Amino acid sequence: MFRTNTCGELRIEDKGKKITLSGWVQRSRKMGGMTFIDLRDRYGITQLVFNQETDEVLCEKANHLGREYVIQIEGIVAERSSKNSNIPTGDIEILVEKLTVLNESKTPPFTIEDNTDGGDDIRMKYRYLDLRRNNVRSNLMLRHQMAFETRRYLDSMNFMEVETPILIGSTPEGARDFVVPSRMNPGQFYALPQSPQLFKQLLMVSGFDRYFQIVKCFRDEDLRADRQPEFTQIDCEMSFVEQEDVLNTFEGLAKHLFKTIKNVEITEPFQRMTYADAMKYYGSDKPDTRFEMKFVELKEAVSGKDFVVFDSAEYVAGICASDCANYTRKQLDELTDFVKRPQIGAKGLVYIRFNDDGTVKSSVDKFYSEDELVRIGKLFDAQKGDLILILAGDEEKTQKALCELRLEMGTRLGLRDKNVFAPLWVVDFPLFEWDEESQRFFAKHHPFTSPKVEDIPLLDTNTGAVRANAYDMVINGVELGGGSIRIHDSKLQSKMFELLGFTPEKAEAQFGFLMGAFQYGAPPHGGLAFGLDRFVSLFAGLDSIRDCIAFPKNNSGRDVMIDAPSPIDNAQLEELNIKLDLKP
RNA sequence: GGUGUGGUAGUUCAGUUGGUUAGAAUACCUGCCUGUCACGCAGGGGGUCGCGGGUUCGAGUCCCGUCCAUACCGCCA
Repeated sequence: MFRTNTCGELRIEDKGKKITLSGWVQRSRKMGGMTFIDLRDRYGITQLVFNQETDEVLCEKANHLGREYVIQIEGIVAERSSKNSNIPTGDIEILVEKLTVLNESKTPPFTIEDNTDGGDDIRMKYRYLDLRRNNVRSNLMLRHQMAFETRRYLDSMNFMEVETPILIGSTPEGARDFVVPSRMNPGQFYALPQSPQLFKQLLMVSGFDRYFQIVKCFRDEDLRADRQPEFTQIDCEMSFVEQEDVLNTFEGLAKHLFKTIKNVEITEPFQRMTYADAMKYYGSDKPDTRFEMKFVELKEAVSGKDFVVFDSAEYVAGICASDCANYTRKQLDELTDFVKRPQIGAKGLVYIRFNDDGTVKSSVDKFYSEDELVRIGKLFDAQKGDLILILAGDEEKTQKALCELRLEMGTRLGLRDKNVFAPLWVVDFPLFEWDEESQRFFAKHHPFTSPKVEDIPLLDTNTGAVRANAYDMVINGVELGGGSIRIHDSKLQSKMFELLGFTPEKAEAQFGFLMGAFQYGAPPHGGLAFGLDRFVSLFAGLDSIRDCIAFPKNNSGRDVMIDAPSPIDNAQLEELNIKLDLKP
């Protein structure tokens, strides 16, 4: 028997017991006549003691154990003379009687500790060692618990998990597909699913009624801290539901996870916000609502004073940062540089200070009298001590820039506490998005999203204004998931394809099976998908989803541990009927 | 595809105006140490300064190119 107990479970009550433990050598402390070794496994750390007076040979053997050696020991649980209150097993130690080295270890390239000395690069290359560290392992444990509680909740709500294929066909809409060559069908390719969208809708046609799947999805697009080429969705679909039913069901799931995982009881319904309001007040379709600092549009209020920047701008808006009137020149310059960075792209930043002594000072005093500035301040309900920051320019860009500035100010003011959760439904997304480059409409969500019934008359007359039965769940500015009520009428679906520029033939070729299925009694249905990786990293307070994925890809989509992707040999290529013609 | 930041010891980093033998911490090795738990003390080994080219009497430092990493923009229905 390798062990009678784990390294995390022995307590003072076990005093006197003869036990066997197996684990890794975390660290050894040689005191001369005696040696302490911290033995580690997944469950914790237990201190081993070797005493020269008791057994000189054994103590000498212990002195030669290196970090990360795998050992097995037999010994007696004893009370410590000096206890360590920092660890659960800190009241006891093991008086070792027998030591077996199960496996030696090379010195690891970085320390296996909570605050490791290793950088991201080296940790990813030796991910199997990185996963030995507490914080990485606890992220994966959290992930397991969230997936488990998700299954428990959805099962209790009569959802059933159905697996859908990974090798499917490519579709041109949406993200770039990963493709897989078919050996048996020369010149043809499978695609990996960006989501099981079509299959889950077909399952509704099949009468499964409530489906879910915790499933890998694939998108061949550039990576970010919150984007991996393969990621996991909690994918769900329901029949005979309206938008309200879907929102309630999955608000319930979110609340269940908050309660069981974070021990946070949310009794209030989640806030609802239309897409239009989200853009107007926060400049984003995923606003961080942990703090207010809403946009105030100023175009009318500031026009006609010969300030050409504002007069010529399509859009002028600002935010009010409480108690920031004392910002120094340097701090304001920092903010100006922040908004002028190419990624943000604002031309400049206008400020108005409402000083504690009642005076008002701005960077545009030349154009606006104190009275006028006070009037602008009233629009923000600005108080003494507040600082108003204003951006102007093209509407879309400026909203985005002001959104970034708002988040930056929120961060500076400590308003984005990771232990505070502000859940929100963003609803009434537009159905279409105009693409300048190709001069056509694209589906904002996907082509199976239903328009709001009252907006159907607008489909032909004012296509861009049609709102969809589509919704996103947003928490703390993170888009955790989204979905829609689907079209279940094949005529309306044909209409959608037409508006999206599909010829009937092309629509038939791409989605004929779905259109066909819809002619055999498709129930009204809708659903939603959560990003599990983002959900876990939100709960864990992580900055990157990589930290809650066991084996993530790096920024270039590489797995640096197994060194993938990699070339394949000619025999493989030949079998696949593929000739490479790489561009230089 | 683009912008920014970074690449120096196993690891994390410092390295001034271009100037002697490139440093620190930690890890590793050796010795001492009987209550440590980030043990302590003493000593030691360890470097293609990412790579290539250029400027210069002289380059870790300046210039050009390139590769890698990373954050973001584009992209991600």
